[in-house]
Amino acid sequence: MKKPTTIKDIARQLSISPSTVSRALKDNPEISVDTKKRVWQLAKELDYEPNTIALNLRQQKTDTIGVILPEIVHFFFSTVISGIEEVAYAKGYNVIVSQSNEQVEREIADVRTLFNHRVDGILACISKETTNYDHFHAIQDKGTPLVFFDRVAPGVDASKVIVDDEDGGYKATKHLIEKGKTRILHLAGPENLSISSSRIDGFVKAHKEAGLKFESSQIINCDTGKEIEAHQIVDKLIEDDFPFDGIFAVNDMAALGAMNAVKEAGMKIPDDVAIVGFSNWQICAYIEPPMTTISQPGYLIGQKATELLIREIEMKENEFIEPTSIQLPVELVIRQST
Amino acid sequence: MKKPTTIKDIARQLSISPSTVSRALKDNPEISVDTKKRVWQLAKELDYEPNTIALNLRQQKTDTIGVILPEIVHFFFSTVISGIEEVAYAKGYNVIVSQSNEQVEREIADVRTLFNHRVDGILACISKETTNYDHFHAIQDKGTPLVFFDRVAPGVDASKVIVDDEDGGYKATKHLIEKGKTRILHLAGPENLSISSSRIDGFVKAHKEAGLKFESSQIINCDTGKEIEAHQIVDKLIEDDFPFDGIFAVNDMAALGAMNAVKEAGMKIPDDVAIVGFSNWQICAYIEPPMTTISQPGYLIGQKATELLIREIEMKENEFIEPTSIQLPVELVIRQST
DNA sequence: GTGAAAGCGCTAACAC
DNA sequence: GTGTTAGCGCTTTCAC
Repeated sequence: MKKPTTIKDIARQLSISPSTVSRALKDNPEISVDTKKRVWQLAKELDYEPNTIALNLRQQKTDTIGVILPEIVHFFFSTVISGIEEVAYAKGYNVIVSQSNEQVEREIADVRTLFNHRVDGILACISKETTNYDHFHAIQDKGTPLVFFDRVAPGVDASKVIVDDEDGGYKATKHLIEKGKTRILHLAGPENLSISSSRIDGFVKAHKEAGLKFESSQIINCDTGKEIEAHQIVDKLIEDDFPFDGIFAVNDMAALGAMNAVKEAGMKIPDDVAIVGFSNWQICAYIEPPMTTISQPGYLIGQKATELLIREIEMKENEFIEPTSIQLPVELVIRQST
Repeated sequence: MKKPTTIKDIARQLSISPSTVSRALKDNPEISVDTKKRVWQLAKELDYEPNTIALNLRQQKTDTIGVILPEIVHFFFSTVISGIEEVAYAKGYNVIVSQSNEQVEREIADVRTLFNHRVDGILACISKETTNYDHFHAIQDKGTPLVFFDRVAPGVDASKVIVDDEDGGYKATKHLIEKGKTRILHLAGPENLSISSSRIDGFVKAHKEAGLKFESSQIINCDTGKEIEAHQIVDKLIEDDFPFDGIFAVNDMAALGAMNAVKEAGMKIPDDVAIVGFSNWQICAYIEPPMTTISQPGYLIGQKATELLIREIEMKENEFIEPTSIQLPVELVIRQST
């Protein structure tokens, strides 16, 4: 188990001082060309690589951005990560991603770990369990820039990048109404997330605008947003003869679960029941029938959020930037499920 | 922009030495209960958090594992990551994931960055472009433990965790033959990956065993393994009247592309053409028809690889462990596409 | 053009 | 039971 080469090693072998080596390695013009050459040569021979840890400690800067999100497996979040990485790398930052697995406990631990690693800033998308935001206030108090994306923490004074969830809910519902549907179900997301309530708001708005009445029982909580839960919910409704001819689900997996339940009950899609999802996962295009959904610009969300964060990280001491909110548009992607 | 509290700050305010504070914080029995209490109290007030960077430098250990893999978006890799994180966190390690995006350049840069951050060990799954393995030899030479998973670098003397790809190819092909198929195509993966050739080996073995002849033109390279490429390949074959009644694809997305091409040509699945994928992505169960595939234990791969790596990280100086290879079994998951 | 010294935050061997 | 000192690897004044 070899010890990695250090600047001292090079200095010793060349009988010069560590500071000279340090300067030579960064091509400092004050150092003689001859010395530089000798240093470079030996550095190469010994396969010297700078110790980032030491650098970080010295500079009080890690050039690293921490990301906290619910789950990597989701297509949407994977896309966001790619957007984050693109901008981060281009500006010389590394990215550390940690998943909360939708658990507050984990989220709190993650925030702490990232802070302890002294990341230069944090990008966060809260878990569905999160209702207390002290851990976010805490890192802000300690001076770590923070930007939320997609699911934001209400009451925390930070920049955010979100999509127009209300408009998404509105477009989805309006589309179903235009297709002649009059009893539309909404499989709603976790209650404490603002994205859930915004989507409900859109659902309501489209009904009002069309002068279409609906009962509160048409909005059903589908907490996990997973295929299986939606599947069971819709199974139960069908069994109970609860009438409906359209479904707008809070995400694509829930829509898929609903679709499977509907198919198994022998109903036709979209004639008997039309279905709209939310997110535009890869999978939507490939299922049968292909699913109409609301597409969210994940990559762009990641890019924008990272740009905001880096701006805050690199802002001068004492300078003050008012938190910015960016709201990105969503689009209705029409396929055969409607 | 506040400066985070340090041990020195606490020491100064309490008029004691930093070492006493350090000891008190870790509940060292030599420190008086009274001092400890005062330290804890003040630490809490000032919201002290240890500086991991300083610790890492001091201990020459980061308790961090670096992971390099082609792309996070893939369901299979997301699963592997979860397995890695589970074991890592349980043993007190953090995880840093970096994606090569299937580019060698990026992979080389990633290895370097991870080394510079002095991760305690690296878990790697090579990109499909990788044919030279110097960057892996390099970090091994510098004493960083390395374990490969899924796609391994031939000629690098490291532990590895792989699945029985040949058996997967064999089972998939045998299943198609048992279904009465006699002209089976294989959409093969990137040539330089051993997983590709092992799957081909299985394909060949099943044919030999069944006494079924095949032409080399039945094995077609599908380099990206993406839906679109497979789709186009199969479109072309159909257009050229190339005869086939079964397809075994190197992964599920390629199988899906093939499936779509077949469906669009008006052929029936599985009667006219039966299809088998590889990986058992989430999506397989939800497409129409649901797809038969080979399931790989992604979570387990992640766990095993991490266990091997941590064992190497924690091995005593001068102790020597012979690299271990673990091969995990795969399973045929039968659905309606065959 | 180069070196010496200090310090980033923390800990551990060695005092007493 | 607590303090002093040194050092992890690096950079950056300040000397000369």
